Amino acid sequence: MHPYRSHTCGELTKSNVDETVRLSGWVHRKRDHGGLLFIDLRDHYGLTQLVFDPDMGDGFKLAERVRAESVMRIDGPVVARSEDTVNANLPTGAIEILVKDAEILSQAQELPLPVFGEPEYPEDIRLRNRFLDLRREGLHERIVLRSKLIRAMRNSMEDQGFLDYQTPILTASSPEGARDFLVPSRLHPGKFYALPQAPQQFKQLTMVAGFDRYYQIAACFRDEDARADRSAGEFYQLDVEMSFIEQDEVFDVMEKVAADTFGAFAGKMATPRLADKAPFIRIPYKESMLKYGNDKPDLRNPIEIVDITEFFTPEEVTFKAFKNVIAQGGIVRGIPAPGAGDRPRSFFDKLNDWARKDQGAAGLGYIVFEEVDGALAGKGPIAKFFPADILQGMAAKAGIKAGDALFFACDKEAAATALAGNARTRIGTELDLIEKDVFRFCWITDYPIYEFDETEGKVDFSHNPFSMPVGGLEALNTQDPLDVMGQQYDLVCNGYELGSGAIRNADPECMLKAFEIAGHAREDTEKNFAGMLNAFRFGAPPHGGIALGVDRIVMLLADQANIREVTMYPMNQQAEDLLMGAPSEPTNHQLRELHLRHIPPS
RNA sequence: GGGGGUGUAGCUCAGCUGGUUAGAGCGCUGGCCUGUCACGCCAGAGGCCGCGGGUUCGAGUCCCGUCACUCCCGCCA
Repeated sequence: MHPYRSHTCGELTKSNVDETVRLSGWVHRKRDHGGLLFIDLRDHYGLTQLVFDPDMGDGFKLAERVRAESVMRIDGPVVARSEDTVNANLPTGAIEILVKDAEILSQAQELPLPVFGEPEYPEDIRLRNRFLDLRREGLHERIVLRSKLIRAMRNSMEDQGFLDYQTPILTASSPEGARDFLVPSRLHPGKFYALPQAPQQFKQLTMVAGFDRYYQIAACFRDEDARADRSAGEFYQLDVEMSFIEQDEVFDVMEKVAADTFGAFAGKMATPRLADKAPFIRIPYKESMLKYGNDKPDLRNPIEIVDITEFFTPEEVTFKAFKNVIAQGGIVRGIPAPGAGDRPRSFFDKLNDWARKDQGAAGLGYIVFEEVDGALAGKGPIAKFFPADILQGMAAKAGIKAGDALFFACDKEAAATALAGNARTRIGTELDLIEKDVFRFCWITDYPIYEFDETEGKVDFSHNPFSMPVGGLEALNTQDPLDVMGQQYDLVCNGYELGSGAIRNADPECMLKAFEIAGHAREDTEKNFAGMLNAFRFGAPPHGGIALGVDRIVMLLADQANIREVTMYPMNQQAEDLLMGAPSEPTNHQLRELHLRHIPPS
């Protein structure tokens, strides 16, 4: 017989009754009745109930003193449970093992983190004891889900004719974008490699090299601060690039991937959900910023923001507070709150407090609309500043009816847009308007290639510096940079950006010009992107692609709000690995070899 | 770098407007228990109330500072 097991803990059923089996696993739970003792033995595959009888002798004593999470091996016959002791909640619940021989393979000490029942535990303890945390059912299942999802992504890509090509981890620092992780070179004193923020240049070079349809589950490294939906330090992308294509073909490929992942998995989860089917709706960036207040709209929320600046400017409107802001270039965005008319005053006050304290806004004004003598009328602290016909015009534009409220975000365009977007989410949530158990997808398209950076006082790339401007070099030469669109797009689901891509700028002249407009001298661009620019001078196919955040997709499907809940060995928010103790101080020997000296912060 | 929240037993949390000996559940230890599967019953151990300072006759409770964790802003092409 095999030294450890003849079966796993998840497979024995009535058909195995009378077989003598050998199982190994962890002591999940012990129920000691004095004269009779039950142990649920657990492995990756499931649970099996063991029965220990005092008649068996030493094995019983061993079971009495064995601690939870110890590893043991047992032998014994499979016996059918009597009618009244069958456990219908367990796949193996029709049988149990009458233990004849038992051996402790590894004794567990008192646990810093209980596995059974998985009670809530502080995250630092969970991370420090991740090997125990990963034994818990919820996290264990999510990691298995992650594996299956990655397999589904790979299958989807391979089915569509893509091949997996690996790209370097040790590479050159990229001058654009996030902070790099640097790796000192021993052979070249004073020089550093960088970990890739994404295989962006490599995948484009792969297209120039004639490979066509590329994909990779690529590790990406960025030395930026973490968020609940953004891992510290490193994350994975489904990285995709293809040649001789236009935007629609990228969309087709990725909509198939979404169908093979969300479409295939969402209905089978603990809480079954529906996923939008292709084709996903497309929303131009400008429209998204107006209607949803950001470029990653949660379309489960039915609220649509409208611009209502025009109703605040007429002379007969006497609301000075907003008029002053508008006079200085501000705007007013209206956020409809359907059915909020019957909410108590505190509902409106709380939102106003939130806007001031959390959002740093001047406030969130509102008017409640009601029917008076058959006509729509406004009520609330600022309604009195408006003539009836203007209020009615405002309500018509915002799609407001009696019983609804309309909130106002008034500020400079960027601030008003952001406040309105956050208010839309908050109001939708408070009024319980968000659709449940659905994945709503959309493409955000037609991004401007540049934006004006207020703090730097200059034009900068707004989204993706490698994207092809609509109209190419000629557009860059003749149009106001802020009017030039880029052939770039984001895939968005339920308010999360799942991925971002572009048709690439593969024309060296056009690329140099694009960077020049963003304030990068031609010779700097030549130097910083020497490899790629050179490649474009020796026959580059038109190409484009996208990258999807793998972790975020798993997070959404697993219905988790935190990316660490779908990552086996995550770092904490401060980018520390509490399990392995990283980052750590190097030895002097290591530093000497690398020709480095540490200067502590003063 | 900045803002919010949290910090009381190993864990989850209660502890009123400041008041005398800081509680519960889970876990842990010991005992009892032959059909449990969140087993049950009895007993016990376990607290610098995050840390430092202040106000007060008196601080878990109020104030200031600080640290830790977390969420957010900045940042993330």
